[in-house]
Amino acid sequence: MASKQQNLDSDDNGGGCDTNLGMKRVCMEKKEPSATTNELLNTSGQKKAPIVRILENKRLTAPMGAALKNMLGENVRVVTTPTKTASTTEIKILNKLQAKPLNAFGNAPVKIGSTTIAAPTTSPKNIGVKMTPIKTADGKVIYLQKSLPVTGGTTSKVPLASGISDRLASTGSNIRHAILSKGVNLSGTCTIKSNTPSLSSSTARGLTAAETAKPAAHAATNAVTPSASSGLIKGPSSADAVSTPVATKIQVVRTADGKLIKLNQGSPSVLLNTKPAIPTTVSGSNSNKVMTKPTAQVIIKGPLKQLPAGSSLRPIINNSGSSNNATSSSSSAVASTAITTSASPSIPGGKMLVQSSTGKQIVVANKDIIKLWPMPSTSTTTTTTANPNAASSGLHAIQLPGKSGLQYVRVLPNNSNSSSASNETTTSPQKVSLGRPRTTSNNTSSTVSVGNTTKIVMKTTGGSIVPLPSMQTLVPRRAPGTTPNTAYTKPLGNNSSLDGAHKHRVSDVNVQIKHLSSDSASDAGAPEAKKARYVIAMPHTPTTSATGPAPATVPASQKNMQKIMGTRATQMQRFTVQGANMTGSNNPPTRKIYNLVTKSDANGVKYMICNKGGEGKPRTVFNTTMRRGYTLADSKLRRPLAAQQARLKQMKQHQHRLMLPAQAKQRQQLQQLQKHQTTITKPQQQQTLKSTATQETKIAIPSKPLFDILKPPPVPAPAAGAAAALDALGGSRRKHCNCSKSQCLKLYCDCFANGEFCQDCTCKDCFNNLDYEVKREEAIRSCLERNPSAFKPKITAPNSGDIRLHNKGCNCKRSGCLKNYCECYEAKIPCSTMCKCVGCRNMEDRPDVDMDSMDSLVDAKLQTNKVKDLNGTYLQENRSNVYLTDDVIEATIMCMISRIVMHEKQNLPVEDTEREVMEELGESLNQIITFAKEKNDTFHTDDPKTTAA
DNA sequence: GAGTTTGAAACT
DNA sequence: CAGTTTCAAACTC
Repeated sequence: MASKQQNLDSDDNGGGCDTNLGMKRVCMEKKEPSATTNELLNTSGQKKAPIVRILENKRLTAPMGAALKNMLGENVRVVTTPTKTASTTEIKILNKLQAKPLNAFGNAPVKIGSTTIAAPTTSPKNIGVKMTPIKTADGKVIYLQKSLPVTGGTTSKVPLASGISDRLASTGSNIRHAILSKGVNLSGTCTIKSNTPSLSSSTARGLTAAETAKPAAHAATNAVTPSASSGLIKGPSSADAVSTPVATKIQVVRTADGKLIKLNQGSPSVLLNTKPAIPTTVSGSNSNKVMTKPTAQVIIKGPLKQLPAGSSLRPIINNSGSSNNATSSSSSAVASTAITTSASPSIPGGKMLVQSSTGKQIVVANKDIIKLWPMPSTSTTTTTTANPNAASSGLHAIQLPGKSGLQYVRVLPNNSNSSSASNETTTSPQKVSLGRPRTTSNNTSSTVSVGNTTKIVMKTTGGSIVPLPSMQTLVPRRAPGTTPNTAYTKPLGNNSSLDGAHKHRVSDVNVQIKHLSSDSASDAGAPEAKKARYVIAMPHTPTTSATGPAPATVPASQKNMQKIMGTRATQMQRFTVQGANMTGSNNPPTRKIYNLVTKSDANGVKYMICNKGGEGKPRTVFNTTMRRGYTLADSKLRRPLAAQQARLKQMKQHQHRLMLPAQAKQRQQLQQLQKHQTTITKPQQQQTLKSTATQETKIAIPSKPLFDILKPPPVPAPAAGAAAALDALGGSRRKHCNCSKSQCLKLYCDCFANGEFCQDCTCKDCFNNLDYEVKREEAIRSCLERNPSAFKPKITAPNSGDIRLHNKGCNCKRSGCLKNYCECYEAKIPCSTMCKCVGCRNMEDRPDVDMDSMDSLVDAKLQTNKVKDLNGTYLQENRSNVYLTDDVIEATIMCMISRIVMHEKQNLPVEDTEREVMEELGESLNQIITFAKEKNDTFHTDDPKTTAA
């Protein structure tokens, strides 16, 4: 069992760490310098108002809420709302309390459950300050100390000696939540003291329904019968010092956004921003003891809870073992904050000095205040510190922005990951999230927490949080000199007719996490499928597998990775690349299935490992769709058609036999690849996790034989066999043809051109299958006779790593090579000198070309036939001839010739002549371009027909 | 989904 | 080789 819980914190994260009832984390806003406050808060920016404003929701059980209302007067509106658990009732104090300070409780003692709150008295240690003792059923006494009330909202000169408990309860489980809504101001200060040992946390229990039913009525009479079983308010408990009453002063500090920070004044002083001393980890359940063992490290177990935007502080978090403690009951969990601190001679005893990123320091005496240091905004941090004594239940932290940039991090029990195990000996480093509030359910296998930074952290099963890479890792832009499977520089210009032409560059691939159904057509009809031409469907793979959990020897990072992947070692992340949808076709877009993405080479180029390799060799596959003739970057990957056919027959006979060893090899490879950690984009992550959470049961389980997973959906016999065989040969199908007249035996047909059999196509009278092998072979011969390279890849890279080029070049005239009509553009490669295109704008960075000027000409040409008047009739035909007339060309040539003549007369070197001739040509072209631009502008500005619109 | 546009393939 | 036709995909509405 976890060590006894001395701290009085309650958990406000809804998780229900029953043993932590929050008096300890009482935050007190301090605005007035005083002996006490100076001691507590060195942040000048915080020294203004003595008002204690309890802004954070603190849930009180009904009896406590009623008692509070009684104590605080009519200005308190106590709202009782049922909590999720039937045993508790939440009470919110909604309005401000300035008008009625805490010491106006009256003289009558108040009993809350088993706790008796005596009339205000004077604390012997705080002369002049009235203390309200609260006596618990087990004999503990807690003093509620407050200072003088603030009048008229004036905050000056009123010392804030200590804080009022935002949760007037201690470790007893009965008061699980004490919510004081934002805006609640408690004028004055209070000190909460507890001088009796607390009960062991094992005695903590939830508030029963009967108990919650009592207080409301009893509070009115201040005579609530205490619960016999346990007190609502408990003093500090300590497993090691149960006989040593320790007074605990709590100071409440309100942050700018209304959050509370509780400063425990009663604990020994700790200077956090000092170099770590010998790490001493102490069970967090005994804060007093912790504070007496000062070191310099604050170690908080458990994931962080939330982090407001703009946070720039980073605590040291040790989220150890949270993922392994899922089996423990949250109700019995004991938060264990192991804080190792170092004593600061300048800090009063029982306090810690917390420094913010801005350098401001506050003295806190709460072990749960964790270290803040000047760190850029980051959402993750990791520490590795042994915590042998700590209970395994983790804590999480809430970063609280304060005034003037001062921020705090508050540690809360991590209920969902809590555990009662006390023999935890090691803590594995884990990333923790300072992002959104974590989910309270352990059942959520994965959640994404996106903090205020670019980091993405994903919480996986058991609370492990791992960072996720950025999207570029998945679809990187092509690095210079690398295999250009990715995008290239977008050409200049802004031809509106070509807008969006780059919408499907590889870098712009629409990545979607889609559930991969065994039926490939199941999601083919998605409306967006047409737009998202290249959809990477990343199916979720279940976290549970037949092979069981990862071995204990697996490093934590690898475990996390496996959690991300939702796989075990032999599992893989499967992707399907969805090809272009066919207009007017009922066919689903072809999808390629890849086992894993993100195997990157030395150049950072990512590859997809095709899972269809019948020979068991993962293939490097061009990760975009390709039109006919666009196969693989490496022509060697594409088999000659004859060889494919021969192979096809062989595969038909031995298909199954060949598949199985391929599986084994692929699994081996995937296991290796898993070490490289798949890089997934942010939206991918989120969707992946959504998929994890919602579609877990639908995902194909990789424990199934790989062949079974990857085999295509059932198709009619011959085509299916042929297609499967071709797939096994490494063919890279991407879409289904829609041929109607070519019988799929001409190069018009993409399937045929790619040397593939038609499968799942909507073609008519298709002969591109095994049933018509004779005709097919005749057609192949015919094509080869016309063009021996007909079936060779159109786009190849001369050498590995070179830029891919279209071997033949395009011949575009009207598209500017910025639409998919252009084969170069479609293949995501720039046009080259092989191209005969007109007005090409599909080019790499060409600093030697004034693209603006070229665009003018191109635009002029393109717009020539596009310019219409208001009636839609063309205003002019082919205006490009206006500029490049024969006279202009002749004049240009004559100028060049004249240069040559001059140089010959002067016997100048030929090199100079050539240079000057080219310069002359350049000048002439510039003049033509300038003239064209001017004319073009004039045309657009002067012509009323064009400017009318 | 129908019609149009586009450019490669096929043909002359 | 150039011009035309055919074809299917891309694109637009």
